[in-house]
Amino acid sequence: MTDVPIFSLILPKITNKMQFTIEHRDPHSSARAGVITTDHGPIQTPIFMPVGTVGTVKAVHINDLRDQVHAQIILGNTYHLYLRPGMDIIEAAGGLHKFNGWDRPILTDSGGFQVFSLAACRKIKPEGVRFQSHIDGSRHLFTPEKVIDIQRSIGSDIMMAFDECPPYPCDYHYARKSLDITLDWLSRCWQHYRETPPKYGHYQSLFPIIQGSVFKDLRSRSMEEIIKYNSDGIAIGGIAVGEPTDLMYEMADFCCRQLPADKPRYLMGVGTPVNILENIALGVDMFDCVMPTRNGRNGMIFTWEGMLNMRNEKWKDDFSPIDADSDLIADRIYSRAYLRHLYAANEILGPMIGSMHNLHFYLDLVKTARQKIAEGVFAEWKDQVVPKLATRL
RNA sequence: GGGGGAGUCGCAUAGCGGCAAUUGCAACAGACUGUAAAUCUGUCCUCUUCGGAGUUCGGUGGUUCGAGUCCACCCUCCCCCA
Repeated sequence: MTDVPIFSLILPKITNKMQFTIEHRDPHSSARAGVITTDHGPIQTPIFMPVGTVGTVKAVHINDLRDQVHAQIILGNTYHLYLRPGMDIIEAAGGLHKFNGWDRPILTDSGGFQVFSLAACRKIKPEGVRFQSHIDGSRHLFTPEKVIDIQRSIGSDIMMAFDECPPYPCDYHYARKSLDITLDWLSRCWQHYRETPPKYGHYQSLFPIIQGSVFKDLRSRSMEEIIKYNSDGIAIGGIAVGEPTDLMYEMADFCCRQLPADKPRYLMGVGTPVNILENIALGVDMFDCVMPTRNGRNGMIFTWEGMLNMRNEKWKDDFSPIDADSDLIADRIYSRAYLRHLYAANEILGPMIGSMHNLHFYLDLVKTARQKIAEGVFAEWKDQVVPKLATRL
């Protein structure tokens, strides 16, 4: 693969209607606290965004998501929603907000992660990616233009550029080739973004995604090109794909030091509670991860005291609340023994409580982090709580 | 009383002369990081230095180099007819 020209045209400036205001900076780390404004309301950063791949945050009712979990923005996925229910239905509904009843901001992933996770049923080409549907085996071509079209139809407040998320480990040659393609796709995404209006009246941002695997020169080149677009925000991708945790922090740190200070930084797919605090300290503002919902469905509960596997026998007669100090109603009215019983009995309420609890915890985690940043004590506080968060109860 | 069927590692199952013995459930533990995940993996007779070793298939004898499998008797349970 030869180098692909990144800029083949002069880009007219588009009017950004998304604002990011930094309100506080931590004196002893790179953490910052701010507010992103969208047409669907504000997002206070640092923020965790629950993942709702197919238009639903699995097992969590939209009311609970808003009033109990206090989620400010959720994710959807271009690839999944395109396959099912399809854009005809989403458009007929009036966009995803109308379709699923979530009236706060939505961010859609572009399908780039599926290039990684569905490696067995896709083929990457310079013009785009050929997918074979994991649902019915039907064949589809995703191009940067098509991915923008789909996200226009979904009506997400934050759209993501189409990228290739390379696996780890990944040799330099492949990482460079992959980055070339991703940068070319970004150029095409951006042009198509510029050429297409929103369908539902509200403003939609487009976030580029930094790639380059674990190679700093590639990451730098990725950032240099991305910064030229003056996008509303920038995502750090290709991380938490199996590399050691220290390397994850090193890459996030490397990127944050080079990114413009006045734009929100979104670390895609991260992570554990500890990962989130450590990356906030490095200057990351936005996170998403399936961990609270997936692990919640599978019986793993996150708390300020540590993680516990609710399926374990040791909880069978522990009638204390799931979390007595929590302001989540479910945490106080349900006991650990009861929750264990629900998981053991394969009752749907178990995964529902687990998911809601974990999401509430994650939102509480970033909310507390934000308070500590405002108080100027984030770094000390983080070092104090991290050992506890990593404990297995 | 007569006829037929069945007893296998918690439960349920497979097994038809080379077997520590199939599968499911249950149980116990682990994994999960831009969701092909209410999923997946491991353990699940005893001991083990993880190489193995020792005891097993209702009971007791027997046939055989070798028996959960074949034979005899006994015990228990189920079905049908009286």
